[in-house]
Amino acid sequence: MPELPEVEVVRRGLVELIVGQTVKNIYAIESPKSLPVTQSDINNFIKKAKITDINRRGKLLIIYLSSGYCLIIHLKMTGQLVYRSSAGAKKFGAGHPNDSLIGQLPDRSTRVVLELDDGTLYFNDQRKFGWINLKPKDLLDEIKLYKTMGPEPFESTEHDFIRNIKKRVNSKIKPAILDQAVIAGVGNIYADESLWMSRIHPESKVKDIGETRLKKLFLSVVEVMQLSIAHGGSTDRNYVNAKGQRGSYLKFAQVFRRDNEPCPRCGTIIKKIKVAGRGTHFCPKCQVMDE
DNA sequence: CACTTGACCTGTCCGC
DNA sequence: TGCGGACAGGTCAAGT
Repeated sequence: MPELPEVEVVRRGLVELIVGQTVKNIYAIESPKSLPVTQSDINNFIKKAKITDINRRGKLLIIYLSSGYCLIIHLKMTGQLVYRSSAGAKKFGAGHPNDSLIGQLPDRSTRVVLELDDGTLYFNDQRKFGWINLKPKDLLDEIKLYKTMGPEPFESTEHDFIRNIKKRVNSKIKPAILDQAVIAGVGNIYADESLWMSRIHPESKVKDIGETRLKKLFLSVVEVMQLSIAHGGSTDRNYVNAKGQRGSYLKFAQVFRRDNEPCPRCGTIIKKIKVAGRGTHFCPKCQVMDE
């Protein structure tokens, strides 16, 4: 469920909280797949390394270490990265207590613990789909997803988007924009929201959508993601930022999880269907199949 | 090759 | 109340 905006909000929090700190240790708790890294690599390239920077690529988070290696993190659906300073809340602030979804840490969903100078970063992941991997920074391409990742929405143009999506002419539009090779970082929430904004039916075939509307779709992806980042991302059930706080974007969502409510644009009741195996919310009146 | 479907997981919710 | 099954969705492997 964490998509580009949620990962970006986590990244910004972590930059504030952990860049400059030195790693004391990292270990998995009863979930080796969450940290597919050998003990000797941990000893040689993670322990005693300093955290120099944190980047994001699509939904991937990249923590750079002074050893020349980096930690690559994918939160998948239920991953959380929550920092607790050893000095307690007074040092960094715990945020508004009502915003916090997190209690004592580690909890039963904690899969990996990263011990730092001044605190601890907990990787919680209820469903164990996420992971933390280690790669030399020059070999990020060994992560398949990284290698095939399409352009960043905020650093590309509608021309890049249209060129990429036209490689999938026979696909429906919804699975096409969920394809990370077409554009990086779109997941189910922002797919539904941007298709609503650009008035495209999620089952439209890519080949039936004109360039004007594809351009509008790209601009809608950018717009909904920027709005979401401004509201701290979307908390559907699990998502929290690096301080354990929820995001509030779903209050502003127009269709996602609003089936049986009226469309904010035309009043027609929003439907929920399955497209390419994903729950899909749309307005059956103002989202059309073609131009 | 293009595209679709199932597996990976666990917690929650629904109906009986 | 307890229990089975459906559902949630990001990505990869396998299937059409």
